[in-house]
Amino acid sequence: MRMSARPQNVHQARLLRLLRDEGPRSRAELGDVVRLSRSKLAVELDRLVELGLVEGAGLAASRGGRRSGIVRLSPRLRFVAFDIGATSIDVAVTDGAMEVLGHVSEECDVRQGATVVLDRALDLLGKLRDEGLIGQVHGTGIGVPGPVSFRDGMPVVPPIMPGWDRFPVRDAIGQELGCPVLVDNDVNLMALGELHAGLARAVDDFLLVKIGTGIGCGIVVDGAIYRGVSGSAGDIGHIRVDDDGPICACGNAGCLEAYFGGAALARDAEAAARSGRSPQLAALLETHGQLSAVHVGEAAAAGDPVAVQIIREGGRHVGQVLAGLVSFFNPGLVIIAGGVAGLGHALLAEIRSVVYRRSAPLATGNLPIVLSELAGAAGVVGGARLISDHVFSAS
Amino acid sequence: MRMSARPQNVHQARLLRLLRDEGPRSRAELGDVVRLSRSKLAVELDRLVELGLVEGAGLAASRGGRRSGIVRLSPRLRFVAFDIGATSIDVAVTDGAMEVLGHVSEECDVRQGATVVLDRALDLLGKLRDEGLIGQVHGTGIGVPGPVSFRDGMPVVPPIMPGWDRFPVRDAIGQELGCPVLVDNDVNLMALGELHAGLARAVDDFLLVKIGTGIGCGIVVDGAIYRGVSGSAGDIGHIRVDDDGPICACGNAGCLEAYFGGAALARDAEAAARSGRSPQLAALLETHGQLSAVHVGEAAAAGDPVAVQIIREGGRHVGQVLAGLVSFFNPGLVIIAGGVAGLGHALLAEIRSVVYRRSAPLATGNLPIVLSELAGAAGVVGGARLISDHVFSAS
DNA sequence: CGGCTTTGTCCTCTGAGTGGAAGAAGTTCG
DNA sequence: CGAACTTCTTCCACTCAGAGGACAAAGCCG
Repeated sequence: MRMSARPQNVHQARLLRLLRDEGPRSRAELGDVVRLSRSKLAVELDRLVELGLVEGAGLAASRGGRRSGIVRLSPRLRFVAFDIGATSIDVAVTDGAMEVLGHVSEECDVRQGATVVLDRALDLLGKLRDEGLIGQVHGTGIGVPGPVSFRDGMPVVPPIMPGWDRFPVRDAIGQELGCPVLVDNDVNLMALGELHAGLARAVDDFLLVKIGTGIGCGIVVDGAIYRGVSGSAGDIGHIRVDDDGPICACGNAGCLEAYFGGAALARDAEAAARSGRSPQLAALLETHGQLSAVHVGEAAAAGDPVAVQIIREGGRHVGQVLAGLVSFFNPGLVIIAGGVAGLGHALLAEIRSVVYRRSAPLATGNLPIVLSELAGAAGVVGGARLISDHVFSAS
Repeated sequence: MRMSARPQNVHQARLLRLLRDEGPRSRAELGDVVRLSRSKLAVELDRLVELGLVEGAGLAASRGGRRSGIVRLSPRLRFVAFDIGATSIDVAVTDGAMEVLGHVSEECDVRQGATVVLDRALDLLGKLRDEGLIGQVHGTGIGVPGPVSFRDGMPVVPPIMPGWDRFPVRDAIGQELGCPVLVDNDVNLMALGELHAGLARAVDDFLLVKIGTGIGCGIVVDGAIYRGVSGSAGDIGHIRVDDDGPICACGNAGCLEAYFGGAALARDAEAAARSGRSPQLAALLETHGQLSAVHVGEAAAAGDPVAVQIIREGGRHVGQVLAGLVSFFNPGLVIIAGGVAGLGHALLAEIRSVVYRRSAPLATGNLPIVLSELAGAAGVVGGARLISDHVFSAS
């Protein structure tokens, strides 16, 4: 088998993506979908089988005559995804159809620097390899929590990743694993994950807003990630909400993140706990020594009115920014994701209320705003999808 | 000659666009640019000549051997553009290369309704026809000041165009002129105009902000207009600047348009005139009975500090919104256009100052913010470009 | 078991496109 | 002025991808 099997033309690439996205198909059904003569289709499928990318899988039920042969992606196809977060690493292995076969995760501070963190990630991949899940790796997608030069495959001046600036992540990992590698912003990967496996499957243009340590936005235009001219598109954390708001780490006042980023949420929760306004938050602070978004969610779920209030306020500010972006971008769907998606429907309700009130009516006429249903998987599925789009394209 | 000559394949379409955008070329130079064998190129060019779309134009200078034949778009090609504004109609005729051969314009209130306004537009076209500028019309592009369903070729619930909702503009004009017609938002056409003839020629992703009666934004992604899922993308006039700002016509408070639309500017100017703070504006109000953006510009140019202050304030608010959009969209260029572009560099300086201060550094690192240089021509050039992109594409 | 339907393979035909050869048209230099 | 060299264009034979028909294989139904 060739080292790095890739489709040889657009037809083969199309067939691979079809099998990835729609699952195994009979040759006859494929013939109905793609615009190719039967002879041509047979030739291309045979070549894909020769390349080891596709294989036969028995016969389909009869449609009234001879039974058609089913083809599927080779079950030996493997994609790897690294999702590097601000405080965590997720590593997953998928098959050719982006089904997650193994997923490990650990706490890890991205500020330890590129070599340390990437070594940890490779160690985690080693664990999965030990489980016998991986043979040949056909491609790897990597997400990092900061702006990326997609073309160069490296972070550029990332604010929360000291030591990563212009570190050649793509080439280093490519060298290590001997497979194609692509690097992108983690929020973009989540958007791709939603596009592949989530609610965005049927939508061409949508936004994914991730609220976690930072606040970012994945932008999908016509089924593809839009990255902007320098790869920083979607960097909405420092959009101005108000001139006289809290001072942000970036130096300006009233940034969205200063209102509702991870640090802001912890700050507000601890203030509420210390001031005695919220006994529940005070108890949680007592227990854990510090508070985070998770604790606010717990308190809110337990009925603490101050916690609910904090979430409402945050939702309102996110909504104010999002309303502007919806008017501007006119998306077909907005997905709210990230740690705070667990804050649930109080948050969502507030965001919806502001957006539906403040955006252009034509833009909100048929605009669902939903919470992500993929939880932690969006990032790694997106990573696999990113690289599979690349591998499943004509060289 | 056939009724409606169109290229027959992608190669012909490519050649036509090349001749449109780069001007006449020798056959040899075309051979260097396009990836076609000499024989193939000759065949396609011959077919284009047969179709009447292209013609020979003498011989080029020698490059050291036999002189090559120059080809150019047929000088008989004609595109028509209607730019319907809130208070004006512009009609222009261009040749195949988007050179404006004739341009007439008149005051006209769009609120008179679709049939009245379009009849006026056709009358204006009649004037140009009387000048002998027009033979066969190969296509028509129409811009209207409101949201458009591009697919259906009609306005949809346009706020400032009563009586136009779902009026089949494309089909009506197509019937009348017997040529392909496309309808789009007027701001989108201005963006296309800049893309063709303005500063945006070398940029793939950019924003055009038009400040006039309303405030809108044309979005270009990868060299093509982005319209959003319901055609209302770029509708930034009602993005929130502040919760406790002036009440807007839309019912919300603190919209951008309530700060710096045509009406807001007139309101502020008249207030300054009446309060006696600005003798110059008071004099202008005395003379004209009412004030508009133009008068503020005049007063500012004459050194009136209050007028300059009004422009500064407006620029600041535009900058605040634009800063958010720049962080989100990460464009390669921002163009400021519309009536107030005449307000000149005081406005631009203020916008720049706010954007460069408040946007993500990576997004502003190499971001020119400029005034449009096309003045009134952007809309009509964009209209011609819109339809020529359509006509110069493989059927 | 025979007629009918669907599927897969084989084979021929067509048309698009390539690249070489040769002629046409210019330039340069002795 | 003519010979040698360049560049441009046309002509022509050749290649190859892809289409579509014919036919065999494999199934269903009565």
